[in-house]
Amino acid sequence: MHVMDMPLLSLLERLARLVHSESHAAGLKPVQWDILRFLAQANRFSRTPSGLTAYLGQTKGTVSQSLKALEDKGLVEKHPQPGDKRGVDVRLSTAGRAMLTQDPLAAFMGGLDGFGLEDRQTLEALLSRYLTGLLTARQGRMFGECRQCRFFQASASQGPYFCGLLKQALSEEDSRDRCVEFELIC
Amino acid sequence: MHVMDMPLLSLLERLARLVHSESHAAGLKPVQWDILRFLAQANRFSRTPSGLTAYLGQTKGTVSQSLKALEDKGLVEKHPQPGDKRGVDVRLSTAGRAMLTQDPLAAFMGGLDGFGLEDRQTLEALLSRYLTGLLTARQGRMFGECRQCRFFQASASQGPYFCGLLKQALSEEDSRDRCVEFELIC
DNA sequence: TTATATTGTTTCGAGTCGATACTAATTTAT
DNA sequence: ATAAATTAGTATCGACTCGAAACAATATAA
Repeated sequence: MHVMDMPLLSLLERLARLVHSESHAAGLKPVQWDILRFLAQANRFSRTPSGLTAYLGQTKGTVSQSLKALEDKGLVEKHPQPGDKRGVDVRLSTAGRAMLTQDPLAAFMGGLDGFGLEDRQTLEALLSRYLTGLLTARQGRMFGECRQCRFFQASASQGPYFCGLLKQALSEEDSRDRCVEFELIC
Repeated sequence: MHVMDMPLLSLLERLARLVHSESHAAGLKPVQWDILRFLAQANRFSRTPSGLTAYLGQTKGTVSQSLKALEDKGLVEKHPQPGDKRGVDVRLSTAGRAMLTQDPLAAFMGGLDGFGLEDRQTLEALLSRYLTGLLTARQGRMFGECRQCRFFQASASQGPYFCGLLKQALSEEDSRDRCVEFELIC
């Protein structure tokens, strides 16, 4: 049976292509937008070349190239990591943060025009469940919010929260960012 | 407000990236798979470089390049068009048709594993409505099935069906393919 | 019949992307 | 403590993407 005879796949293909083709705004490429968005949301354990590699599903070399392009444009800054001399802490520059206000993906809210609140929530919930199923099936990482992770703990002693996996204290801000190590509570 | 704070957009971005990164199978690129799928479904008025241009949302030059790459791989054949000496009729070769049995997009059915029939249909319906809203909002073409188009007519005189826009007789097969000229009945 | 529009190709330059090979820092095993 | 394995990241290569711009040929309209 042909892929395009399955309505869901047909929709998915079309949607993915639409996202891709609309993501050429402001002189940036689709991946570059993806990277900018990721960096705006990732916590300090995740905003590294390897975090991006896992998120984008690409090879290290490819990510390294894309980061160089963004660095040349002044949208991204590389800082040394406190603990590990190999690691690089990739951060959005002020210009990078400003660029995100022109994110072409924002236009995709327009598709919800005829939707009531309920339909909207249903679509989000189902899509979220679908994506979760997809990622667990192929062992992809979820990059969920730190505070919803199975390693997330309230800590009395060191800072407000604590990561049981990385053994690190977490600030209020940390807890709202997304993390490479995120695992579903189950 | 940041795009990634809107759950739907966040899901969409992730899904689109996932589709993109999984679409590197069998030595083909994502666009090349898109083109193969399109050609397998498009009717004779639509399987041209310009049809693809409209479908992919790219420029003519880009499409021309991609087609050349697919032609070199022997997956696609170019034929002259009967009526118009400028036009090119792009068709899947036998090898191209065979390639589609390895479509990496098929793996995306796996995300529906925990879904009941009802959830599945709801997701498809909402996604379809969303996509329609999106395309009409930005005047994108829908590439719907010929027989569901506002120009589609049953014809007593010439062949089983008739296209009121192109003034052409349509076979049973034609009527099930997708068309560039598709417009919603409304 | 002369504009004008449409269909498609070519060339250019920046960037994507996987593969491969490489360096340096860190961890693990001994 | 040190050798081996692992991990983080970079550099280079070749095929391809992609928009922009310039171009040719055919078709349509004034």
